[in-house]
Amino acid sequence: MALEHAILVSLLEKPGSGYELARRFDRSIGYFWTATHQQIYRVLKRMESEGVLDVREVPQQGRPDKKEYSVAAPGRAALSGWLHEPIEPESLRHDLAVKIRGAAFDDPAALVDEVERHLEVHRARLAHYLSGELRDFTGPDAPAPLDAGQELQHVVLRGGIAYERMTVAWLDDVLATLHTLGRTSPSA
Amino acid sequence: MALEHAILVSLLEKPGSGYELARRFDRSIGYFWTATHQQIYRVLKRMESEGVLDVREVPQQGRPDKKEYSVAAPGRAALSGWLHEPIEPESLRHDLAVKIRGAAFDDPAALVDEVERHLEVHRARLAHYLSGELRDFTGPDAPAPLDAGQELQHVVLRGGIAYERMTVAWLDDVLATLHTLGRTSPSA
DNA sequence: GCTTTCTATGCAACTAGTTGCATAGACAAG
DNA sequence: CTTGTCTATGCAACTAGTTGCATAGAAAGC
Repeated sequence: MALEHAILVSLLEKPGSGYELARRFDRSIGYFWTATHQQIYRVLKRMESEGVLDVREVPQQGRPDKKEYSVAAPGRAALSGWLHEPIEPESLRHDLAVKIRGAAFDDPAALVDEVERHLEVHRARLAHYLSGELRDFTGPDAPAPLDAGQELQHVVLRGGIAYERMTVAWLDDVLATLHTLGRTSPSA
Repeated sequence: MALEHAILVSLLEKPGSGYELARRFDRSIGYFWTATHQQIYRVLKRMESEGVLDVREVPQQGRPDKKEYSVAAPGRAALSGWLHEPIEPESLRHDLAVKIRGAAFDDPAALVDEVERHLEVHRARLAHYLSGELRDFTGPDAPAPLDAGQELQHVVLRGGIAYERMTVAWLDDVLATLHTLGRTSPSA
């Protein structure tokens, strides 16, 4: 299960509670692996019972206490094992592409709003990634020589940026195609 | 469930058996939605019992008989309904990116083989998509004026091509980064 | 005749992920 | 002093997807 490994990586980068992990999965590591808080809590509990994580009750002032998880030695070993074993190149699950092909059997023009909405989301994500890159890696406030971990985080972020740029360009292409179809064959 | 909708689209494009669908999910529609034959058979059975699909026993010579599924009127309506309701922009599930970030806590150089393997797979997919594009849409044997359905299939394929090109370029970037790290910090 | 390959369909058990709901401490606004 | 928001954790029920196995017809190769 890749969620386990994503949690191990995130906790190695910085120990934290289920709640904090859930928020990291809304940004940072969540850009390429999503999870809800319920899933995270359930998996944390299992990982702790398996001995790959340590827990520590942390009293807080001004907010409820939390359980801070960190990676135990067997967890590090498990991650290392996973890193050395080959994985399948990922395959896409892209609903919008299914919709676009499905539009041939309905009204293609009805998809315009939907595509425009997705376009806005991807433009926003791109802007968000670019500002993060400037802040953490390429801007004047970024650490001068990046260490290995930062270089790796940066190359992953560059992947996210490339993905969003590509998606924005493609959705523009989709919109142009829909408009052309609307002009030549006004299927009612 | 998007698998249902992918099946509806595929069966509208051309009726077929579970086995045939499973093979389409290895190419064509499978480029942006994956499914195993078990999942397909199970969902087909449910969709038929719900009345969204029709079945027809088709005797064949030279091979076992098959059940050919096609979309019934309620299935068309269900697809149309789905096309008109907004969906969430997809989020990625990218194991390799998790691995790359995890490499900071292990030996980054150990990932080189893995990344090269993925690179080969994506180069091959790109070549495959490009030859498909030439055959079906842009080559001399392609239908001269494309109809709406073909234009939509083509724009989806262009998305696949853009995705694979982007991925190949990014994996090159990852490799270069791993090599730089190997030179500057030979972590044992 | 035996094995392999391709077509064709399916069950059972499991793992992963989603949705809806519930609880509770602490603070801020009205 | 109630309502809303943010932090924090969790259960129960469900849906989706994977893995392993099983069966069987028909052709091809040996």
